[in-house]
Formats: sequence, structure tokens, C-alpha cells
Amino acid sequence: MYSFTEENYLKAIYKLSNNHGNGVSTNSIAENMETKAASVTDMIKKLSDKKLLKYEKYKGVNLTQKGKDVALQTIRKHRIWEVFLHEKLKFGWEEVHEVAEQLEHIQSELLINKLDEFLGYPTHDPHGDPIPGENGEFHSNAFVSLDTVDANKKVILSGVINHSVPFLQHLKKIDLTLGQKLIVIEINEYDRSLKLLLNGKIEIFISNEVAKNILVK
Amino acid sequence: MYSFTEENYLKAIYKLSNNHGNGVSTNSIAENMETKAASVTDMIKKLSDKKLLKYEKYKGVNLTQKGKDVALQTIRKHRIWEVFLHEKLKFGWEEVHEVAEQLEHIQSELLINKLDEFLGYPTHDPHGDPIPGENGEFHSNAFVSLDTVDANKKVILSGVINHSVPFLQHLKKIDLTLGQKLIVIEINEYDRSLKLLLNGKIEIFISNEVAKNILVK
DNA sequence: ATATAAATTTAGATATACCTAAAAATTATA
DNA sequence: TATAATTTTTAGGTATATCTAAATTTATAT
Repeated sequence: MYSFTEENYLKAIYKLSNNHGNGVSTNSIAENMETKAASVTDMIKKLSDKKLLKYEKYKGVNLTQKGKDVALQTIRKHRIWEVFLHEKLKFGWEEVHEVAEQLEHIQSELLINKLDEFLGYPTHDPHGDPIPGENGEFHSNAFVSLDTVDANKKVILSGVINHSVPFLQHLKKIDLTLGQKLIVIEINEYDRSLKLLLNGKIEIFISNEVAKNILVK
Repeated sequence: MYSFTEENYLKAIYKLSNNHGNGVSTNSIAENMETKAASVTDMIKKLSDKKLLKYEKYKGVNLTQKGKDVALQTIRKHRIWEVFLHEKLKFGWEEVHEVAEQLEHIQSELLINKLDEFLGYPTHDPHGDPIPGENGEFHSNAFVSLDTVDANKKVILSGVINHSVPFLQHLKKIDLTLGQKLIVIEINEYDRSLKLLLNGKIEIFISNEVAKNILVK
């Protein structure tokens, strides 16, 4: 139906329009897709012709409902594949993204629905991001950043804000993984670094930089 | 490493060079790939430049070892994905090919090796075709066509020669699936049609046309 | 052996998705 | 508000993978 490239543009624009208000700029898309502004203008015209987005010269773009649907289905596929790679094939959570970038473009409704069923209809991917449903509906996750949690409260590591490979590798190294039960036992006022208790056993220290990028519930 | 298209050409040429002797013709490739001879000539030149095949104008092509390796790895990936779709996602054996045509091009050594492990290192795909190993080695299957089997011999349905969707759907309809235990209880001399006993219970009739396309061991 | 048929290649186009460099429009600044 | 800086678009070009139509080579048949 749509090419790899078209799906990738729609996904990028969808994510960018969540961050900023309205009218996603050519340059921001170019930066996000690691390409040049001129290439973005070309593709934008094509997507506009296909009614996937509204485009006004020099004013940026906004996805149409059709465009949002394609973006959400691509994100759905990406996240379901990430669950498969992590749960079934034992990929580390820092390894799943790259392969899912390819798998998300496989065209088969049947495949993604059967895979979803096989995985037991997961609601979140290995980074804690919610998986949109077949009709694009989100189960919004009421997660909070770990640096806002009060001391002595039991929480569960449920997601990350920073999805970069180095950050995920760091968490893995200090035994912080999705589903980890933890308690903030000390908050250092000076640099807002934290002392955590994992599984009621191990104590670890983390910087505020790390805490800010961890989501818990 | 290599594009979808390049991998598909190499796979097609590999299969065609098994059928015929040496020198796969431009037209046979075009027919197999459902494209035009002129397009094949273009691609052949490209693959020849990349040392994936030997090409002499008007004389057809032969894969180099490098070309065979790429073809075999693509076939390996295709068949491992078919096992996954059939065994884990419960796709019918007539449904797996189309989706595997896409999945075979995902580029990740880690993925295919982990998938292979997850599936318990299968040796045959859902059509009974052998899965090449990591180094391209084949476990050759000593299967025979059902129309050559003597009466009253116990055999197991182990593969098919005709891989077409209508043929596979027909077998499914008459309860013939991979692994089915059966005995030829009657061979009609006139048209070489067969009466079979399935699982020692059900009797069915099949034409010689069907029997010729079934492999058993 | 030569004419005819078939197979193959070449020449020249098309569509996609990129790019660089230059031009135009918008936004920021003095 | 006029000028400078930034952003965006346009113009023109590249590479991939197609195609049609014409030319060339090889195979077949009389």
C-alpha cells in the first residue's frame, strides 16, 4: 500500500506533531529522518497529493486522519515486533529497535494480528511505550518520571523517556529492567541523585539525569 | 548488503540452475520473476559487476560461489520464517509463502539465528523442503513421490512438489497435511489413482496427478 | 545455405527517492 | 523598517529498477 519511505515519513511527522503544537517544519523532519530539507519538500508534496497530510508552502505540515492512521498502524507493528523480539527471541531492550524498524514495514494484516494474539495482546513494548490498538486507540499509561517520586514509595519500572542504546545499556548494566520493583530510599537535595532499593535487596545510586529518564508506576 | 530485488534475482537463478543444466537463460529468469527480458539483462549486468554471477552475452548466466551463498541464505531465511508462521502463528501451509517472501529480506544475522534457535533448529519447512544451514549445507531429504510407493507400505507425508496455493488447499480439504501417516491400500492400474488409508482409519481416493506431487518417506 | 523465427541486447523513457546549489520566502535583528 | 539570517523551495542531476520498441545475435527449418 505505502512504501517504506512513506511510512517512515508519516511516523516521523506523527511523533514530531506530538511534541510541538501544529505545523511540523521541513527542517525538523529532515533532522529527524537524517536527510536533507530538499528531499523532505519532495516527499511532502507526494504525501500531500495522496491526502496523507495538509501542506501549505513555508507553513509546515499536519497529518490528515488518513495519515495519522497509517502512522499509528506502523507504530503498532513496530512495538508488537519489539515485544516479540524481547519476549520470545530474548533480544536485549537496546537491540530491539533497529530490527523492528525493518519488520514494521512487512505488509500483512493477518501477520500482525496473529502475532499480537501469539504474544497475548501486549499493551506495552519493552521500553514501556503503549501499543496502539487495531483502530489506533491508545491505552494511555499514567507513568511518572522517577525523579518526581517521593521517598519510601514502592514503584515498578514501567518505561523510559530516553530510548537511546547507550542509556538502555547503562540501565541493563546497573540491573534496572522493565518490571523491576524498586523503592526510592534517599533523595540527595544537592544534585537530586537517588539511592534505590531493588527487590528489597540491592542498593544502588543513580544520578538525576538517569532518574529523569525512567518512568514508573 | 544486497537489495530485495538483487536477492530475488539470485534466488530465482539458483532455483532455475537446479532444474536445467548450465547457463540460465534471460527469458527463463524473466518468466520466473514475472518481468521483461530487457529488465533481466539490466540486472544481470549489475549482478555480474558485483561478481555474483558469470555472464556471457547471449549465453545465459551461472552463479558464482558468492552468488550461491547469497541465494542459499535467502532461501534459509525464507524457510525458517515459514516454519515460524506455520508452527507458532498457525498460518495454513498455503498462506506462509507470500508473507515469507517479505520476511526473507530482513537484514539481521542475529534475528535469523535467534529465530532458528527459538524454533528448535528445524530441518524442513512446512512444505517439506530442506532448510540450508548457516553455511549453506543441505540435509538432503530422501523423499519419494507417492505415485512410486508400493501397496500396503506405511509412509509419512513429508513434502510436496507442487507448491501452488490451489494444490495445497486441496490437500488440506482432503485432510492431507505434513506428518500424516498413510498406507497405499489400492493402486488402480487404469489411471494410476490411489486409495489411501489415513491414520489407519479414514479411506480416501486421490488421482495420480495429486499422488505425483506428494513426497513421502 | 539462406530465410525466418526466436531469443537477447541496446537505446531511450519513466518513476522513486535521493542529492547539491541557487533562488525565494519568512523570520529575526539592528 | 530595512537588512541580515534562517528556512524552505525550486531547478537540475544521480542511482535503482522498471518499461517499450528497435536492433542484433542465435537457432530452426526449408
